[in-house]
Amino acid sequence: MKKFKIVIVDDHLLFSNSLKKLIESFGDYEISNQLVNGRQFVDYIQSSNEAPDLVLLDVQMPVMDGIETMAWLSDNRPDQKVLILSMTDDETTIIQLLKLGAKGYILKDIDPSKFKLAIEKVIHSGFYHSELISSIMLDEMNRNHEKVNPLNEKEIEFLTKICSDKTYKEIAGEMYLSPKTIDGYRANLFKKLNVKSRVGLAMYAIKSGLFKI
Amino acid sequence: MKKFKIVIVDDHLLFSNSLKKLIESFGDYEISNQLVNGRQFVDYIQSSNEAPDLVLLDVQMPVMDGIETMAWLSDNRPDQKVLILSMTDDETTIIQLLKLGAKGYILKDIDPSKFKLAIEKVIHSGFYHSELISSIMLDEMNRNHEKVNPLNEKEIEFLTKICSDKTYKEIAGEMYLSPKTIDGYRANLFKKLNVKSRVGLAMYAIKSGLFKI
DNA sequence: ATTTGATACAGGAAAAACCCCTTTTGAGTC
DNA sequence: GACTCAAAAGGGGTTTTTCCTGTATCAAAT
Repeated sequence: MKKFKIVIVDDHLLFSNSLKKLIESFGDYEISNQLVNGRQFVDYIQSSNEAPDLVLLDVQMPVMDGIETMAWLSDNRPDQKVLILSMTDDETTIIQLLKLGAKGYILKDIDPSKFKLAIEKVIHSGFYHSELISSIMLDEMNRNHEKVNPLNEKEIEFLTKICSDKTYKEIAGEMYLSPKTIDGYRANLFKKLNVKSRVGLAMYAIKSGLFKI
Repeated sequence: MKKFKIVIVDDHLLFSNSLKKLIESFGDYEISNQLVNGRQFVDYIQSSNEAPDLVLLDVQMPVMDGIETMAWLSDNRPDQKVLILSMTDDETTIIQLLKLGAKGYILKDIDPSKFKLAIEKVIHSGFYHSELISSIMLDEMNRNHEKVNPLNEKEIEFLTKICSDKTYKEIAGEMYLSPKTIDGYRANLFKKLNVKSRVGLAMYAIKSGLFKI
């Protein structure tokens, strides 16, 4: 029987290569390629004439992260099956990725047997919903009416600059905007992300992978 | 030939189990145990009558992190060979771990062949110094005379509380200290860690694993 | 017995962050 | 052209953070 083809996208080569061994030990799968960021992955997908049966995608990557990559896939290969591999259980991130069409989301502290199950489910049933995901999706449904919080370009740029010793005035300078505008972004983000201080923003930026430590 | 015994301490089971496969594929090694935090590891070492040839130790762990674990080893099993597996290249952390007797420090984005080399070097030569480590150690030597920055108990407790929306006054309340004392800790840490704002402290707390996201 | 050093704490002030409320601008709609 | 809506910017005020300098205490070193 032909083996299912899996592609791994993760910047930690040690993890990526180790994971390859683990997956190969399951028997039914082969790793057709390993990429260290979204950019490389996109290049690979575009130059390849055969779509992988499954993509294992890391969220935190220095160059083109999981969310950007997922956004590209959603535009260009909407049917590609993707299982997200992440280290954070940040709700906003999870919801964002699921909305972009990810078929499953698992944390790296999952045990191998569950991981195997997740792979099987995504390839054969089209999705894998752990208890974590299910409960988050439920929450999301329940507060469906409260408008959600899509961050815009400027807010995202602002967030990438928040994890530093820079003052808001300095950030305003870098973005060629008035300090008052930045103050507006700040206030908006406080509401959207439900935090009360700049440190809260910084935590979000890290959790969401917007800022790479 | 008898295989070398390796123990993996890492809270990410998926990584830990994958790594096991990778290491086993090298041929000369066997994974004698896998633990998900320092506490478990200490229990294991104490109950075991045979020391492993090598411990692969993660830095960021929720319960008893790499630094605490290394400190325990330094007191109780000073000759145990340990190779640190980390995701951060924070200098202070690296220096701290090396001073506690770690025989090597590698980042998780290392490629497998280098990883294999690192294992071999630590087991057979007693240490592995990548270019990264070497340069950091050199830096450390060069500014040898500037007194280093051992953080004390209170400062560490303070740092664990910094990654929040709390004000300093609130933190002072939690620690039963005057806000002015907290202000003193802050000023000291600014100097020791070479940052200029509370966000800088938060970044350090995360990078060093003091605060788990 | 004095010095030294670390720790807790204070006064006071400037800068930055936080908050609320209003105005301007610009792009798209009717 | 008038209308709407969101982004950009400003006025002005409170709180928090940051910074500098200085004092009281206690224990260890000389």
